[in-house]
Amino acid sequence: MKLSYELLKEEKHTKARLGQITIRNKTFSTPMFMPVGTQATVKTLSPEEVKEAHAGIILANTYHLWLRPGEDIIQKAGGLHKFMNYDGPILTDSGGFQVFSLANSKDISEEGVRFKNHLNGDNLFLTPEKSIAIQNKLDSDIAMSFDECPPASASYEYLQNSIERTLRWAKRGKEVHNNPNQALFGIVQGGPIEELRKYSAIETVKLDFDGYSIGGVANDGEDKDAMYKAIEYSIPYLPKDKIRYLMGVGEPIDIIEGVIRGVDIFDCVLPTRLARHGNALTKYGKINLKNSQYKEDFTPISPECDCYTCQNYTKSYIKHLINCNETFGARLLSIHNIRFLIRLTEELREAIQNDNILEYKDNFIKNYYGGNNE
RNA sequence: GGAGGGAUAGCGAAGUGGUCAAACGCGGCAGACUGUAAAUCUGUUCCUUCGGGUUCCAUGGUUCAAAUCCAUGUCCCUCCA
Repeated sequence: MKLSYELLKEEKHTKARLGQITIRNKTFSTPMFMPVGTQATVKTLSPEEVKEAHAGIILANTYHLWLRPGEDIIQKAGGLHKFMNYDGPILTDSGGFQVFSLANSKDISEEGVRFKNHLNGDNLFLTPEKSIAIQNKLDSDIAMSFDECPPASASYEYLQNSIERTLRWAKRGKEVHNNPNQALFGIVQGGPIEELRKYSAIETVKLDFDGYSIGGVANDGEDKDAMYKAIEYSIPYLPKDKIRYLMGVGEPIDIIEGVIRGVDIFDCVLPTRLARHGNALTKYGKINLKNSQYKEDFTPISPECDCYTCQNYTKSYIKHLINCNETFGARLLSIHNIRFLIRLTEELREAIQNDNILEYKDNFIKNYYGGNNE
């Protein structure tokens, strides 16, 4: 069995659920936050540090690895796990998001997407078949269908055509998928529109994937309410015995809201990017270590945090490293921020177990936003 | 002793009569970041009661107008003795 999802418990008052995923004999609990390692590395962390954060699974990117070093090299190395010396579960994104983020030079057709690569401007053509073939060679544990991720501002007509095409792409990808050890997920799109999300979910499920994700969320200034709605409109049509993955979401409050609506896993660049920019996530909100107030603060970021950073280093020291542009500062903050989000999912699991996730959320908001819910 | 060159905001450095409270870089102070073209990007950085006020080594002068021209002084640098 390449992947199984076991639903262990549903929270009494919400759609939140506790589960366990087994992929190639590795098991982890859900809800879970998945650190992003686009180029076969979670930026600044070693695989050991990723494991120490209790990450159940990480994400890597098909598009980036296709360009560099190329899927053939990774295949020769013995697959992505061996290549990067990480034996935990790895999910690869399909490159669909890059089609969106490289939007200024893209040309989307039925066949696929033509665009210029971001390294040297070469013309590239990515198709569902190509994306799946690359992922087959990378030998990640979970491959993602090649989808289009339309902007939040897309019109109804555009979204309608887009989800139809994404469905056809999903089908084409599934037909050529040929790595028996690798799971394949489908992606629900449809913007913030109920009937489109419903349609996309139902039709994607008909194709019978190993898991389902909700995409096209948290894009360019989309408000949180639209995002929560998109989740609510999609989830009811996804099977209970399959994993649900909300793509690209990682603000603490959004993870909580996602879990409450029935999401199992999340990925986001936020913890590592914030870290490189000097920010730390804490129970009492995000703090910017660059701020002068931390100059002589010889306490850890969070006394209650069990991460390596909080166990050994002070805000004053980390501020110094960030100010001097030392990579160790980015690394210490990345270790902390990733652990913070994974710890958040651990606490959510406990809250599901105790059937008090709504109280947990209220309490979290009170601490994180100082009593004002934004 | 002789001959040149230079002194501009926290620092470096443009500007050589008006459009200059003065480019740009660094440093400082803040902000943004959600399937990573992101160790990136944005704002701000003389004082202000936001009307304005006071600046470009100092003093005096020329001019309607001076960081910019002239005189003197102070300090710094280079070269020749």
